[in-house]
Amino acid sequence: MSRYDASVIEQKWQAAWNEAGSFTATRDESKPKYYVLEMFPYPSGRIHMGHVRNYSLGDVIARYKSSCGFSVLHPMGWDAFGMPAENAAMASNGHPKDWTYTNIETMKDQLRPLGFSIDWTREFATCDPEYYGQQQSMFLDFLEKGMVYRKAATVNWDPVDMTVLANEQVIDGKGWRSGAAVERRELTQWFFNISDYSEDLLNALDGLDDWPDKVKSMQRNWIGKSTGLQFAFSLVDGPHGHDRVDVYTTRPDTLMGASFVGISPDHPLARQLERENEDVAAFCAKCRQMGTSEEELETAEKLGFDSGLTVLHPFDTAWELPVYIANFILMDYGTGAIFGCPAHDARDLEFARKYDLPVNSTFEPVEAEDHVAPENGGEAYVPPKPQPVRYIRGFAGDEIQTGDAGIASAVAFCETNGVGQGITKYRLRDWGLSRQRYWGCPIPVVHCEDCGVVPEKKENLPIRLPDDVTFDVPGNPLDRHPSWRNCDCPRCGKPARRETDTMDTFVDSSWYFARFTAPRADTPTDRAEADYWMNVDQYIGGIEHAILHLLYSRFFARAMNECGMLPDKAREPFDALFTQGMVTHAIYQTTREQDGRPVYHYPEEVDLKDGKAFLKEDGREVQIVPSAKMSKSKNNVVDPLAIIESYGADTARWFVLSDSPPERDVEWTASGADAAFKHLGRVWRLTSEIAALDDGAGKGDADLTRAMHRAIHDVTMGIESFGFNAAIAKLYAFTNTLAKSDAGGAAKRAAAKVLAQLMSPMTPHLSEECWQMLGGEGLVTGHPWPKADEAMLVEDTVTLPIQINGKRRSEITVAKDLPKDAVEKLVLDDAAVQKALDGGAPKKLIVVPGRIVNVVV
RNA sequence: GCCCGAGUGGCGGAAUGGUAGACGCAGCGGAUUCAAAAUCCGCCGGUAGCAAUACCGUGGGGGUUCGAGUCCCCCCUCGGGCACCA
Repeated sequence: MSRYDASVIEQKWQAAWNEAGSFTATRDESKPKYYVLEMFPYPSGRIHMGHVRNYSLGDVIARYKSSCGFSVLHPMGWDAFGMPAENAAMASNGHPKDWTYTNIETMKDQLRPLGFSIDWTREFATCDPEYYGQQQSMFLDFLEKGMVYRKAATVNWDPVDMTVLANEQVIDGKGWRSGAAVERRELTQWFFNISDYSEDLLNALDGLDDWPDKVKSMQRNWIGKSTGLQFAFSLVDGPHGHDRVDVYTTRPDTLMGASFVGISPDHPLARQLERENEDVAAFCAKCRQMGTSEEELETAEKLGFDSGLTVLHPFDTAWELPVYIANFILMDYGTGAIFGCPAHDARDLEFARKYDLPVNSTFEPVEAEDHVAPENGGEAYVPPKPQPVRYIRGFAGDEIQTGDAGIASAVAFCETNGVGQGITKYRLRDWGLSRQRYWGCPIPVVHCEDCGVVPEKKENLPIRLPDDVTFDVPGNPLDRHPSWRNCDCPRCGKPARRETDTMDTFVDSSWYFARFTAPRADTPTDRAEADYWMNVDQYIGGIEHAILHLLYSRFFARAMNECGMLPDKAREPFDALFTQGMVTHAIYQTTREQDGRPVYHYPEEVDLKDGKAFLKEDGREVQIVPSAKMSKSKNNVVDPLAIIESYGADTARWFVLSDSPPERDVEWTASGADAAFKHLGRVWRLTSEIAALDDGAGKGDADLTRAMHRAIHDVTMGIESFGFNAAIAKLYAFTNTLAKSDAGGAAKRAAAKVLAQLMSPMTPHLSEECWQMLGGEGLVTGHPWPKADEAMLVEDTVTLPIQINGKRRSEITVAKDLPKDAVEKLVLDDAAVQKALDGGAPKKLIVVPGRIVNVVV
């Protein structure tokens, strides 16, 4: 072999690793363990560059930690339940199971050539009955502990297809297939009691030192702890059984500015009025013609309906406020009712102006000169709570105080006057896990006419999904299956019916990390294995999972701990979290003549020239749309397999790790991949040249050795801090130094061996090959990581830039430990400084030792 | 609408509050070659200048500081999430 041939090298070393069992994780109590996990993929059918990046990042860590002497667990599995499989089945008359397992095989075949250090013996898919059976067993434990319960909840209902829709299946308020206006409908559903853990989930965030602040911040806001006042307005002449409206507010200090009360269309009072009044019924029906997502609710036009009822203000019984039914108030939040204070809430102000309701400020800015009060046409005045304001209609307390103090005064005043009480609330709602779909984990309960809801017996698990189902009509195939739902009541033995709801796929992904510690155990976990391998030392995945998946997993870890399946330390299952950016690519777009709709072209259909793009087919110019997430619908996907075939896995890995910092989005460019390949070829050539050198000393030995230790230090720091792009920049620099060095063969060989080691987490195949050429012992995989000699890192002189008034004007080179006053003297003698001073004395002279000097004149 | 990020040369990006543009790509010039590919060497933010050098420059506008890409305030644009996409 006379040139770098990735296909030969990569197959050779993958076979060697397999034979050596290099990546099989073994519980070895004598060694420290390291569990590195990337978020497992959904088996969509093809791996994409995002996967390559995600697993390359994890593989660097796994291989590095292995070289550092850890017993490493680096598993892989499949998040295999979910809607796309059912959609595919509908589209192609196939079966979700076949589609899913075929995809898994395809994707595994695509992943394997990348040479990741994955322990494939632990692989599983969440749709394996062995996995979901353990999940059912866990569900029964949770049920027994009172952590799962049933209640009514709203879903998106497609009235034409007679089926429940996911939020993404609701497009502009219409069902994606039928096009019918979607309605909100209530169903009885299963819920996990995650909200009981609100305080714990919130407080424990403070201990997650190695999580990104942005993720913790998003979770804090999601949990949404608030303190406020809960109280009741008494209803004037309410319908039978309704004499009050309970309200929760975080701004009780604005109570004297209340101008209306709003209730949800699903509020019991609204429901009552709906029965009595056709107009109310029509309005409520209209409100329900909308999806359930918060985004849709918040962006929809705010509509209200005057119920005709009034309530009394708690502090002035002569003051009556109208009660509106409003489409933006959700029954699931708080009490399903609010009071509106238009002066201090933008949404309430919009509402008040629309329905001509009064606006009364309760406070104004301390400096009020330029302030246009909302009652005079200004904007709603909503200062942050810690900011002092001047109260006009406040409660006991100073006229000028902060919002926080005003709120505290209001709560105290209300409590002493018997109007409500201060309470703490959380925005976090319980987790609804019921799905009216086939391709998910069946909920293992039985409905019996006599016994009600009865848990299935554990010895009957797993409750398997039936295979003989079709998707030719909409709706849940489990519901219409001729026999599947028929069973005997586990309690009384009489004929009963199975639950046909399946579990949210977030349940599957909320404990897979624990299952990887003992994937074949006949209980959900094996405590000895879980105690050894947990926690996940480094978890890596997309920022899009910052809230739901991670919060649900944190909840599950707590629940599993309380059921004895995980140790206490695993209540927070992920010690460190890293969120990587997406892989993006430019979109090549032309416009179809007939109707002006865009046509998207694959990158391989396009030639690039001078920053412009032309169709290979007919030379037409193509519009280049700035990068977007690689997506099938935009055709801007690059197939990793094609890259591997033309350049090799190491090139693909090197490229996705270089250039962009891992937390940021990375743009895939053909030229970048080309450059990565060239560089690897250069390393291969350089190594083969060095391998042929005779031993012996050379002039540059000392310099090269220094550079080698510097490289060890810098690259190690780069890997430790997830600065892989920076580590790679250092590797480029070290390669250049090595190529230009006039050191002798012995020093060069030592340096080249270190280069192979330092590159091995990123380009493991090439590194093995280089290691072998240089006569390295055994495999470089798992070979002890090189250590930098601290003494070799110290420089004895340092170049100090000299700034004059903050602008760099000159520099001096001095001994590293030269005293400050000696530096000052040298600086004042500097020609540029002399010129700037023009005979005078500096106003100020700042010397930052080892860094910089600034002369202020 | 609400929450969380990001924005630096032609491009990807580097920079504990301390020399803005490391490293790479593209481009330009040169070596090698019959020629090309490959490889190697050099230049490479903008404006002015033969040059030394000067001024401008990190999305926009203010501020703090001896010194701001970095910290604070306001704004713009793009991206992620919003509880049934995964």
